[in-house]
Amino acid sequence: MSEDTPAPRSNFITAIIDEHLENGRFDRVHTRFPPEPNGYLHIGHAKSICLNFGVAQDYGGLTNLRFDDTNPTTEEVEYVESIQADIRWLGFDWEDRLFFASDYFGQLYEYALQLIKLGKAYVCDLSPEELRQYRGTLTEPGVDSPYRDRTIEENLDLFQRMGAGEFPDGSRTLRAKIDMSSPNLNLRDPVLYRILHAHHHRTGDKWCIYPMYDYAHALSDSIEGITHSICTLEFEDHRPLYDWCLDTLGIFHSQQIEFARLNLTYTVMSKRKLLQLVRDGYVSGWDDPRMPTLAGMRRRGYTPEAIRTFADTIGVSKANSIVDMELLEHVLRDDLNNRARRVMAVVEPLKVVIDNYPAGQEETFEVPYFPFDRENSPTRQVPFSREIYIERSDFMEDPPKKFYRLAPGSEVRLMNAYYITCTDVIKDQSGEVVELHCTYDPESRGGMSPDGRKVRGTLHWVSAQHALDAELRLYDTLFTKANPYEVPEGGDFKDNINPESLQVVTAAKLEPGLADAAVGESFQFMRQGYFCLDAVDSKEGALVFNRTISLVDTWAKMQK
RNA sequence: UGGGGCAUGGUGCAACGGCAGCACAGCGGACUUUGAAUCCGUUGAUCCAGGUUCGAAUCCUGGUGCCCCGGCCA
Repeated sequence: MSEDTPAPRSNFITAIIDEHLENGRFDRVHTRFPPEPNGYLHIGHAKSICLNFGVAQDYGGLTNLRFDDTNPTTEEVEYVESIQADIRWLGFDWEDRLFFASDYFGQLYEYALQLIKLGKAYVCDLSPEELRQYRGTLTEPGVDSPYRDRTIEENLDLFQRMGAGEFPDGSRTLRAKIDMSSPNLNLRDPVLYRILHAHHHRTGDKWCIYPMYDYAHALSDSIEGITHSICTLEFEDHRPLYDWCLDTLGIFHSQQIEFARLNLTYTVMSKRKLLQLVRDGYVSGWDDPRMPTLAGMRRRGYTPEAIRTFADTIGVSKANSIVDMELLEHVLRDDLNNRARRVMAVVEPLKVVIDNYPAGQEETFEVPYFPFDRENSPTRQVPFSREIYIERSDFMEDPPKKFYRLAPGSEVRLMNAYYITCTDVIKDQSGEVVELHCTYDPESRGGMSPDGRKVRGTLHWVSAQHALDAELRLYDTLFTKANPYEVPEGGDFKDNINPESLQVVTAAKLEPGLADAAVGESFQFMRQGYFCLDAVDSKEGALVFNRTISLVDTWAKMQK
């Protein structure tokens, strides 16, 4: 249980902010989270969201949500909606500051005109292939475009006609006039605008030229008065271009700061790869509970608190790293341990008949939902009868030492009920155990005997006649390798997909109260793990529960 | 010498010239009506080589290793 107040965020970014505040570069903190609506948000985005919103909060500043929707060919409204839902679910609020880069298309166009008038941008007629050739290589400088020295008037005319739709896709671009021999490829007269006769999810068919990321992003930050524009490491090389745009135009200058994106073991964290898994049917959708997407994690039973704690715990730096999945699982368990009601459910049922319990008799036990706080815990009534189910793995006919569950002749406690002793084992023709016979000690009602004798094993159980049937979905990691990209020559990350990442149990038995479970509630199925109702497939009378995560299992570890 | 960036226990992050610390994982024990949780204890690190300094993870020099960059993607 972690009641400790989280330490104030302190990292290399807050150090930079502190410096800016001290030297007067800025007198406030205003960040933004800039998703492109071309996929669902994942846990890596959560790191960025927590960073951007968290840092602003710490400094009494603001955070904008801005969709970076400058490429209509890959973007969809489905994504702009899911992204907003996911951020809200995570617990962050952009208030009235929802923006779209496309809101600025008009302004961006005006700025482009200004760049042309400044002699800092020109219309280039090179084809994409020619452009690539003229750009040079990593070690050789590029070559000036033959169109580089067009007059301002000609550029103005051509750019306006580009915007008016006079030219086909790919025939012309607007380029910044910087330096074709720069060792930084991003500065070799980068493309600012391209022609794209595509329908935009917000601006419709109004535009057929769309600004490129570097240009649009820098100007959008400036327009919104963003002080600290936090992005990932791969944009470090782009910062000189970011700065060039703002300096050349002489407008408000945000500071771009780069940090290392999140990597997690046993999963992939790229929208392109995740899209592939969805499209190719390796998972049921973006919200498949095995996906590292926020939608998937929510459906799986992750809480926003756990994810936020995780983001705080991993910290922020510029070093590429891979966080161990076990850390995520730890904060999840810690959070769930504090909030989940304890109930009983049998995953793999084995019938037990209590021979000396009167046939036809039943009784109910009042059982606390939070047994570690029996005094204050709310309770529910749990029925008990002569025939019950226990976990198949809780019985062994020929147990190893240290096995203190049920075995022939051994006595265990049925949680909150009675002590029972196994007297007989029934098997089918193939030798499989199909039923157990036991006797119970009526004196041990409630789970304690007056003589105070020690019973080491405590089992969960469900009354057979009262049990609810349910489907359980048990998840394992989506990939079998900590690093899914580790494949033999010519292989693909999909080769490492875990064929056993989903195990469906169709005949689980639940205590009857679970009929009232609601979506979004977490339960601990005692001695098994944390589960929640599946928001998509569960129906009344056909319950489906997802295992969010298993409990730590020291016994299983000992068996290895 | 194309350019940019990063190196601290197994993993992630601190230490900002002054005793290398935290979390996870591991290991050992206590407790237990969850083999959970909790509690107690414990193993384990500054990429390498020089230099500056009373003192270096931190500053300087030189290496080494890893990541990113040749979309009209973001």
